[in-house]
Amino acid sequence: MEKGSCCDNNGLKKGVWTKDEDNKLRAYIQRYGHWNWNLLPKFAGVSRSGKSCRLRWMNYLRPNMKHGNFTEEEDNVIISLHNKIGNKWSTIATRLPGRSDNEIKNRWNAHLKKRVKDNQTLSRSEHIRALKPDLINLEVNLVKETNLELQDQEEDQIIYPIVSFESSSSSSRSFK
DNA sequence: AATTTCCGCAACCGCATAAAT
DNA sequence: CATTTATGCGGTTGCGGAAAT
Repeated sequence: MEKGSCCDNNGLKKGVWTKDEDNKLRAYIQRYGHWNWNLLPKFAGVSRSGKSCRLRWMNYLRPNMKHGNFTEEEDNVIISLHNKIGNKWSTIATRLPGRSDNEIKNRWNAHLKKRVKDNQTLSRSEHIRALKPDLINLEVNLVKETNLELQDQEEDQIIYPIVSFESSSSSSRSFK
């Protein structure tokens, strides 16, 4: 049998999706759409729960999905938004075309959380100095935009995120 | 070269909310 | 309105490959 294959107590397959399952699911949804996730696997010829199918589609099979290789800009968007709204992964995902909430959550937990934590002793001005100049405008605009959309805050209450760059000098972060 | 530990990622689970009956 | 069923979300797990020992 294939590695990682396993069934739940209803005999439905669990674990990693095979190429064949992907093809069946993709082919079905591209032709008929997803009108009912519970019934869909039967019609698509996939022995999975509807929930599993939905997840697979949303995270991986949907058109135009990117995978891996987050750009500095994407990381900054995640950090900025997370700083502002917390673990609202699906909301954050709406700002990153081609990225699923799941992937963003993974990115945060595996990489960005630690990076931000390591820099939490930086003051706001130190944070601003730590930003690469060409990214400051992008960053500030994004944060302003987000603050406006989400809850109409006064500009001086905007919380600026803390972002580090591997290539930047450490001189600005040696004391607090 | 063999074994263990680490880590990224895909997928699962439980719960909350929405929609249907 | 109450109950059931479907969907969406976020926390968490565990597999498998990479790195370390």
